[in-house]
Amino acid sequence: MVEQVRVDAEEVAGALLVSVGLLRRRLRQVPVEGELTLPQSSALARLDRAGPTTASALAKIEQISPQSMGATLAVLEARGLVGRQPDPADGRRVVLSVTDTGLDVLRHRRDARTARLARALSAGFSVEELSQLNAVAPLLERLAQSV
Amino acid sequence: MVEQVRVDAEEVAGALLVSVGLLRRRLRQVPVEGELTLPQSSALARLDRAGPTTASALAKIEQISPQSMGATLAVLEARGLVGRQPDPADGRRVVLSVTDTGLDVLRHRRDARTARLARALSAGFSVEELSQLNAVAPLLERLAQSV
DNA sequence: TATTGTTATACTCTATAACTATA
DNA sequence: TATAGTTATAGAGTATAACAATA
Repeated sequence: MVEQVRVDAEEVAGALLVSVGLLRRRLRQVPVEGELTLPQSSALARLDRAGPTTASALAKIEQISPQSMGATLAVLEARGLVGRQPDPADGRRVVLSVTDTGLDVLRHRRDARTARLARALSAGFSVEELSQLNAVAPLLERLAQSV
Repeated sequence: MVEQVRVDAEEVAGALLVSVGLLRRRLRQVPVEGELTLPQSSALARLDRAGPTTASALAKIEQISPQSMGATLAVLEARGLVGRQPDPADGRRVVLSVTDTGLDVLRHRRDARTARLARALSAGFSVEELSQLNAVAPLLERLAQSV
C-alpha cells in the first residue's frame, strides 16, 4: 500500500501495447475519400524528414519490407507526391524525393488524418499534455528500433 | 529563431502518427510461434481490465467491429484463455471473462510480445523515461477516444 | 421492431518467394 | 556473386452485409 512509486517495465509495456494499438486502429478508421492511407502518410512524412533516398533505405527506417515500401511509394508517385530520379552512377538505384505537391500536402494540413488528430489534440488536451505527448514520440521511435 | 517553445498540435499529430505506426508494425513482427497475436493480446488485457462483459461491449472499447471481436474471442476461448457464460436473464447475451489460465498468461509474462517490449524498456530506457512513457499511455487512450 | 451474435465475403497492409537488371 | 527493384502470391486483421435467435 506504500510502494506505488516504482514504474514496472512490464506494466508500461502492457499499457503501451494496448494504447498504441487502440490509437492506431482509430486512426485507420478515419474515412479517407481520395486521401492518403496510413502507410502512405507515414512514408511521405518519413521521406520528407530523411531527405531524398532509396526505397530500400526507407523500408529499413519504417521497418517494413522493400516490396511493401515499393508498393506504397508507387501510389504516392502516381499521385505526384513523390518523384523518382534514377541514379546516374548506379543504374540499379532510384532515388525518391518529395515533390512540391507532396510538400504542399505535408505542410498545409491536406492530410485529413493528421488534421483530424491535430484538431482532437488542440480541443481536448492541455499545453502540458501536448508537450508530454511531443516528448514521448521520439521515445516511441527509439523503442520501436530497440524491440 | 527565438520562438521554439510553443508546441504545435499539428506537429505533435504528425510525430505521433509516425511513431505509433512504427512501434505497432515493429510489435507485429515479433515472431510468435503458438503465441497470441496482437489483437488477441489486446483483447485479453482489455477484458481483464474491464471485467466480465459482452463481445459487443469489448468491441466498442477496442474500437473494432463486433464481428472482428467475436472472431478474436473465439480463438481466445479455443485456447481456454477466456470463458463464456450465457446470460440467464437474456438469452441473446453471452458474458465473457478471463479464465485462470488467461490470468496466468497475463500475469506471468507468458506473452512473448509484452515480455520482449518490457525487456527493451528495461534495457534501454531510464527510470525517468519509463515514467514518461507510463504517463503518456492513458493520454494515448484518451486521444484514441476523441479522434 | 430492435438487439446480440454468427456466417460470408472482401479489402488493406504486410510478408516471402521468384524474377530482372545492374554492379 | 551481390544488390536494387519488380511481380506474384499469401496471410493477418479489419470491414460491411446478410442472417438467426431472442427480446
